[in-house]
Parts: sequence; C-alpha cells; structure tokens
Amino acid sequence: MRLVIARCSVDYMGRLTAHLPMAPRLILIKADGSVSVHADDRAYKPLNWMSPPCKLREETIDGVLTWSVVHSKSGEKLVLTIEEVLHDYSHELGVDPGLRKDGVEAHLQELLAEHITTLGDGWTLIRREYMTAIGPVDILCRDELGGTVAVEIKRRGEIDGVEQLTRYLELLNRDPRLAPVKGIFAAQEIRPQARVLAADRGIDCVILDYDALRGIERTDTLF
Amino acid sequence: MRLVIARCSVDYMGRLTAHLPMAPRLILIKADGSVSVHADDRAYKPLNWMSPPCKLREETIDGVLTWSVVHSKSGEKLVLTIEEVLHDYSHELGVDPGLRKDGVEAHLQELLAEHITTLGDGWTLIRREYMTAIGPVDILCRDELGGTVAVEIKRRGEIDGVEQLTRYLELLNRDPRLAPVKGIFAAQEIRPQARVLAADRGIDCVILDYDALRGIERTDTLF
DNA sequence: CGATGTATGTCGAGT
DNA sequence: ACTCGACGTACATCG
Repeated sequence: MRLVIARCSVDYMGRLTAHLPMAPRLILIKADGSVSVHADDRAYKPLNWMSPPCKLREETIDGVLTWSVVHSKSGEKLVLTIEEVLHDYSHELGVDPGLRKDGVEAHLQELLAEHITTLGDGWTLIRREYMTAIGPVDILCRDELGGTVAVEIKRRGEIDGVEQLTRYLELLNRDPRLAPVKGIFAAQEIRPQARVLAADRGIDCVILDYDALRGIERTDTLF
Repeated sequence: MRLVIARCSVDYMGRLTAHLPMAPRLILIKADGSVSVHADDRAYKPLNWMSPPCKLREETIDGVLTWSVVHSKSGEKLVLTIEEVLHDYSHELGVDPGLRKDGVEAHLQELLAEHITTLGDGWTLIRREYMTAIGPVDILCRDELGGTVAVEIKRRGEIDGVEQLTRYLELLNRDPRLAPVKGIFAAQEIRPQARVLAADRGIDCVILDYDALRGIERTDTLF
C-alpha cells in the first residue's frame, strides 16, 4: 500500500473519457496494482481509478512527472500528471483475514424455508432453490390445501423482482405436475409500484420481519 | 483528510452485521466525515465504511483505543478497535474542482435521435422522450413504411430493459393512432439472455456503435 | 420525499 | 472465461 498526496491532474480514457484539473489529491496504490485518486469528500468513492489487473509506469516527460496506469485486458488508460508530491508513504499490510457478513438475502431464504409456516398454517416446504430452465426459484412450497406456491425473496421488493417471479410462474405453470402455481413476493420492504404490479399479476405480497424470524431461531441462545 | 495505518478490528452494525478480525489496515478519514477501512486489495472498495453524515468519536475504554462512527440519520454504527497505530498523517486538500465526463446514455439517445436513419433508410423521428402513463419512451419514430417504432436505448442491454420496453409497447399499442407499434432494443452491447427474451417478444435488437455515431457528428472537427 | 434509471458500478457464484 | 444476480449498492434526476 502506497499513499501519495500530490498536486496532480488526471485523464481517464476507457469506458468513458474524463478529466480532472490540477489540484491536491490522495493517490492510493494498493498491492493488487489498483490505483485510485481521492478528493476529500464523496465518501469512499474515488474521483478516478483503475482496477486490477493493471500496470503503473512512472516516467518524466520534458521534466514533468507522469504516471500511466494501463488496464492489462481492456487497454483502458489512466494518466496522472504530477506537479508536486506533498507526501509519500508506503506500508506492507499483508493479506487481510477477510470479512464475515450476516443478515443478507441468503439468510432470509434459509430462515423462511425453516419456518415456512410463517406464510400460513399447514404449509410445507418442497425445496429451496428449486431449479428451472431460467434459474432457481427461491422457495417452492405447498399451501394448506396442497396447492403449489413459488416464493421469490428479496431484501427490498422492487419491480424487477416481480418480473423475475412472473417469469418463473409462467414456466412452472407449464409443468402439469405443479400447475396451478401461485406466486408470493416476500421482502423486508416492498415498494408501492412493485406491490401494484404484483397485484396486477395475481401475486401476493408478504413482508418479512427479519428480526422476528431470527428470533424464532435464537430463543434458546439469547444472551 | 487523515490517513491512519493501524492494527485494528472492525464491527459494523447497520443494514447488516459484519466483523473484521484484528489486522493491519488503512483507515481513511475524509473531510466530509466519511470513514473507510481498506485492505491492500479489492480495488477501490473498502472492507468496511461509514458514509456521511456521520460522527467519529475516539475514546479509550479499559486502556483500549476505540473509534465509534455513528451515522447521523440511520444510527448505523461502525466500531474500530485499535491495537496499534503504525502511521498517522493529516493533510488539508481543499475543495476539489471536480470531474468532467463524456459518453453516457443521454448522449447515445441524442446521437441516435439525430441520426435516426442509422436504424433504416427513410426512417423519421417522431420525438425523443415520448411520454406515456408509465414513463417516457426513449425514442418514438416511423419506419420507411410509416409504421410506428418504439426504441429503448441502454448502454448495456439486459433483461430488465426488454421488460421495460415490453411494458411501453403494451401501452402504446392501446393507442389506435399509433398501433401497431414495433419495438427496437438498442444498446452498445446486448446480453444473450436479453436477446433471447427480446426475440420471444418480437422485439428487434440493434447494436449501437457509439464511436461511429460520434464520428458522424465530428467529421469536421477532428484533431 | 419517494420512484426511477444509470454506473468506468463492484463483487461473488455458478456454468 | 463469461454470465447473472445481489449489493450496507451509491447517485442523480424528476415528479
């Protein structure tokens, strides 16, 4: 990891063309080869950057220090013209042990599958990740009358999730062993427009309470 | 802008729960209040971060240095436990003059509207951003036989773009002054699955050559 | 303020 | 290697 603070101008020629006029900025060079140019705002997003794999070449042209970063595959190019280096510090960090995450969609799916009766008394799970030609349906189950139900789970329910479930339902309903298949769109939060579209398609909406589902799971292991 | 390299462990409690075990990392504190924790890889993306507006509080609990960053609106929390500070440097950068960009979707739409015959000889523009109840169609035009054509433009053509165009077509075809309306899905690059779905819906796909379109525009102003 | 569409999205998983 | 969907997506624009 190398940290350079310098007055520089930057030109990016790649998926788009962009230019940054001369100003003091942080240039961050990571061990994976990536280069990013940060201002003192915009949260963690750099003004400009190059992702690995790429190569940095330092050269002096007519007395002007220039750093050229070229992407090894696409040929995208980032050119930094350095006017003045204000700080330059390098430090070896080593490989990071990595991040452990909890609480994403996969977990929601797991929890709902284990507690499928959340959707209704007498409901039973057929299986999680039920495979179809166009991809896996999150949950396939039966309601209390034995009717097939396909459940699409999202953290936030938006229109494209309803479209996705619609495509699954269309396919599943071609299978005479399953048809008729009802749809349930389940999410922690469902956008009004998605709700309207779902209603129009005859799909039921269910709000999932993540904490409550997790609570069922952990009633025996509370602090 | 403050750059700290330190051995630290990190806990995030917010939209999800995450933990980073103790290891040396870069902690980047910007003037806008944002805090990000970087490893020596993963391009520009931090392992963990807090976006502004947020507040950083440094305190020592039982001899352990702790930085708590709390988001001012959502209450999300990032806690850094610092074991050893290896480098600590601050520098005022001032306000950045900002980035100038070229080459996005709006420009593609403009260019295609101006050169609608790219789609076919004798084609004519009805209008850009043709308004419907569910939103504006990118381009509405007539083919050489006077038939109405709705064009959806994307930089990258994916399934949801086809869905969007399908909804527009359904609506436009209810207008007897326009019907029948054909659909064209135009993009610099179209995903195979999007292409299949489009074919199934009777929608034509067109690949847009941004450089060529821009070339028509600039033949008189070359370097 | 919510809804919508773009992004140099990035990232990871599956094929 | 490529495709696809999720993301603590973030972000701007528009109603």
